[in-house]
Amino acid sequence: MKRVTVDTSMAGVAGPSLLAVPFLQRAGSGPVQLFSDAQRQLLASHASVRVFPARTVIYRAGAPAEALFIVGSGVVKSFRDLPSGRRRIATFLFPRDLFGLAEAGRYVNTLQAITPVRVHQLDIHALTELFERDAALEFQFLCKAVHVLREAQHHNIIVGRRDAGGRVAMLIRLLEKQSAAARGEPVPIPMSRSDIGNYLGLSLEAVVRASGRLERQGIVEFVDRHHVRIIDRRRFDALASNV
Amino acid sequence: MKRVTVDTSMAGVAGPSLLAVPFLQRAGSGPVQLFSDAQRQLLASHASVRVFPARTVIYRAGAPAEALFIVGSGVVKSFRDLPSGRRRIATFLFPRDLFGLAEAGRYVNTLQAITPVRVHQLDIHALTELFERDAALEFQFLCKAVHVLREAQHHNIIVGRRDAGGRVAMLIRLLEKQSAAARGEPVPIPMSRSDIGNYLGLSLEAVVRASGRLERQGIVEFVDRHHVRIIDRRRFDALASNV
DNA sequence: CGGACTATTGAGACTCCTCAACTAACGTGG
DNA sequence: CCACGTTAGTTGAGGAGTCTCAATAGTCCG
Repeated sequence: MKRVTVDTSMAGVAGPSLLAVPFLQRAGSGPVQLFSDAQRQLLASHASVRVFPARTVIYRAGAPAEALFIVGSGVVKSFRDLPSGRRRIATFLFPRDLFGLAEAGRYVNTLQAITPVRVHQLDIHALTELFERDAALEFQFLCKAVHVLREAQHHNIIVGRRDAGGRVAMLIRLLEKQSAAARGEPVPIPMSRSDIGNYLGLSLEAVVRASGRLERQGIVEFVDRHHVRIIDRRRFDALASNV
Repeated sequence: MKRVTVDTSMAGVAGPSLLAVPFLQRAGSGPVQLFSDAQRQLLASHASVRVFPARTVIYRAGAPAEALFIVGSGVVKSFRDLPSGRRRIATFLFPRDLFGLAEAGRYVNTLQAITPVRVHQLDIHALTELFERDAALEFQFLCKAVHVLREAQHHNIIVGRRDAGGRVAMLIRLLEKQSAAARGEPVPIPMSRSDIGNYLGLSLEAVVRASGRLERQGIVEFVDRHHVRIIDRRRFDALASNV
């Protein structure tokens, strides 16, 4: 049996699910489920579920934007290939993440499945019509867009670091949050070293060397290439926070 | 008389104004004014105009978020001070830009005026109430949020470059777009070298050296510290595009 | 005319990138 | 089931670029 991405609370839930930190709410600083059950059902009736094998390109940069997508399960990468031949991964998308926000009717980034993926596809015109009738639903998408913006700014800060080790640590921490793995359990790393490099603004080799350094220092342990365990939590946090 | 920021089409216009590339529209790829006259008037009746001298802190990171702001005139910087003592400027804000999008009821970045600034202040609760009644208005804010996200991703790409010269060129290009200066005219640089460094992920010295290099190569000419003229457009564009 | 801040220039250390060779893992087809 | 080819990952050596520290010049304000 192939890898199955952990899906904490979508099991049995009908319809798409969005995760974000709303900008109003004050209590509880963590991300929450944005949609009400009624909203999920409403969206579900306008959405189609699609499944992609690993490595499938879901859409390419520049293609006409006809749909928004919400990740149900699996991991997706969003990237652009630059004229220099370099590739910049803008973000990794996990369950309850949104992608497909376009500019002037065209997609900006190319989206590709890293693992087998299940997504909810929402027709963009149907959705905007829904917005006109349901301002509360629209507000959830606004919250999500703002949340995504925060993550992009955080990504900026990560890439701004000069030390490779710290950047790798920040990625591992990000993966840990997503995996919802218990402390001490290995954190899954779904993407390749090359993807990590393209996300962190490092060469593939720099990622490997920084990873090896973290391991030799006793901060983490790579169970295999796709699983890392955090050994020394204090030094790990110090490293990841020491921006 | 003090510097007066150029304000292309806000003169005589009542109410706040937002600029973005909507994600639906296909024709005309440039940014457009989002609000209708009616929407501007509606917002104006709920907004208060505030004026800040240069260097004023408009709000600090972590403060309770009570309002959204739209820049009327002047330039603002949005930044965070990191534990290491470094400062990362997330973005510069120009007329028709939006700021104050919070997370869990608190501002994320510190906002500070670079030049004298005039802003429209919108009470966050009043605005969300407006959204409930006016989905079209809310949609404009959604468009703007998505547009800001694109800019953050573009910023990511800039910072990801390895060569200082290219990064500086990209900043100058960004300033040129904002200034709406005629080709061949000097482009105003409202912020300090230090701000530029914090935005580009370079040390102050690296900014100076890269600038000097661009000048010695005959690509640009610094009229004074706050004005640069693009001499060799072709090489300039090649540099700025060669990500 | 000070005084404080901003900008510029120089020298050395450090880190990552590039190139290159090599090993490991994976998947396919015989 | 194994051999092979392809992709992903690892390690080493050398070079390019920025960072830091330090000292100096320039600019803006009161």
